Amino acid sequence: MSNSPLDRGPGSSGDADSAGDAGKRLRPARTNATKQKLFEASMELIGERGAAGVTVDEIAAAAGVSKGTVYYNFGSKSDLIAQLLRHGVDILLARLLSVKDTSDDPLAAMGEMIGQAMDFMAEYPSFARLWVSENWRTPSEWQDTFTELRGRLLAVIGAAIDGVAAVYRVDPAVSRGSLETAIFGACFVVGLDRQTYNPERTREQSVAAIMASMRGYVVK
Amino acid sequence: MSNSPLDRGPGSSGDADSAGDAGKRLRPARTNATKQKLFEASMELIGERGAAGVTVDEIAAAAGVSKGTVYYNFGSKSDLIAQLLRHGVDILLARLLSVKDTSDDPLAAMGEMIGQAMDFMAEYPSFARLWVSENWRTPSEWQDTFTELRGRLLAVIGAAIDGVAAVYRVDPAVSRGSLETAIFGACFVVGLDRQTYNPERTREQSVAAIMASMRGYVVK
DNA sequence: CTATTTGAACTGACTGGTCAGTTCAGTTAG
DNA sequence: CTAACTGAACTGACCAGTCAGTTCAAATAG
Repeated sequence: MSNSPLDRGPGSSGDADSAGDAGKRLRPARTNATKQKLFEASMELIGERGAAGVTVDEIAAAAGVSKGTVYYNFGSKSDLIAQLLRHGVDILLARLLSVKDTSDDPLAAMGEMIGQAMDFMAEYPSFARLWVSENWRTPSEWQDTFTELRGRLLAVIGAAIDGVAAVYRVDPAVSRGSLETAIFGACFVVGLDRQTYNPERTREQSVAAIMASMRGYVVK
Repeated sequence: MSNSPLDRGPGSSGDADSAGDAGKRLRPARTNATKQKLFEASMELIGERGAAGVTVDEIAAAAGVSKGTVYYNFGSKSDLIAQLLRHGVDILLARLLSVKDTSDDPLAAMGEMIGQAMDFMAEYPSFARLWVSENWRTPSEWQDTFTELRGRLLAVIGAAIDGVAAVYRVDPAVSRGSLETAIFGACFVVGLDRQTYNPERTREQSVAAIMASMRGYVVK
């Protein structure tokens, strides 16, 4: 395997965290390639067979590294999965936020956000599967992680709903929290269903179906 | 596959409930009790920790029977789970169908169906967790089972949507299939979220949030 | 410029343990 | 009598985590 030490400027791509060591400025950190490969491999395998159904050996083999490397980069299988969840949510959040301020009609902005979510589900279906598989387990090893990440995602959706509510008259019988959840959940499920059972369904059809909630929320 | 000399236990598929079954020539009462206990125990455990995370020994212990009994009643762990899925869907379907013909306003009927779904999720949250955990895995041991059961459920929802579309003017840009999926998914996710993260949310709030899709589907 | 050192990254055999599924002689209850 | 169930032993596979050893580019010394 060729580990080219200079294949990128260190930490320029902006997706991974800055690895947090404050003091040492020499010693180039060429770590990310391996972690990235492990993220991709585990995302795929865990999405297919579930967190408990995949072995660390398989993940290592799929990433083209040895088992020890997994434990060198992550403290445990559980740790790997927790970081995987954060990694995926960071990507999704970045996409949702890229929309947030580009539009003046809040309903259109909402539609674009849902479209971004559909794209994300199509691109990372394994992440979506991992999420729905583990999100509601109690007690779960990743309960705190989920609570935090879920909160971050719902906050973004909630802000978009608030944007709509600020401009349009909305149905007071529908609580914002429940609507957030319904839209959030519908994004995952519609995205996954499209990938698993209805590949012929278009992005626009899916967005339109989820947006029906918003149009029903707005009092015409 | 089935090499167990005893695997012809009591009925291996049509086990939904004792009612309406005419021709059981053997003891029906005792049989169902054990299977029922095994269903309940596995539902609980598998909902908490996932199908792969639960051992047959645990299921047997939780049901208060021996491991051999599990293999006497079901040929395998996989078989147990397949029957568990059918069992749960039968219950949910029965509830949805109990609504279907009792109302004359199709929108109200839809709301009642969603309410029934909420009740089901509250009563069998572990089933809901099992469903969302395994439904979108590919390839999966229960892929065929899921495809069939999903079809049965979506047909009922689809019929309710058709009922609405027959009376109200509806948005032609929203495909029935996608809307079915969105509502179906929202039911699971809103129900699970209510149980896991927002126990204070009322049934009515949840129904209203999901029903927003239908009100948005209808052209006013 | 060359030689040596350092240590982060990585390796893979090994350990101690778990689990699904099998088997079967014996027990209970309809 | 017989179907349903028990309980314990057994097998063969599988697996998370460990650790002593290897590699090699960068740092440092000569």
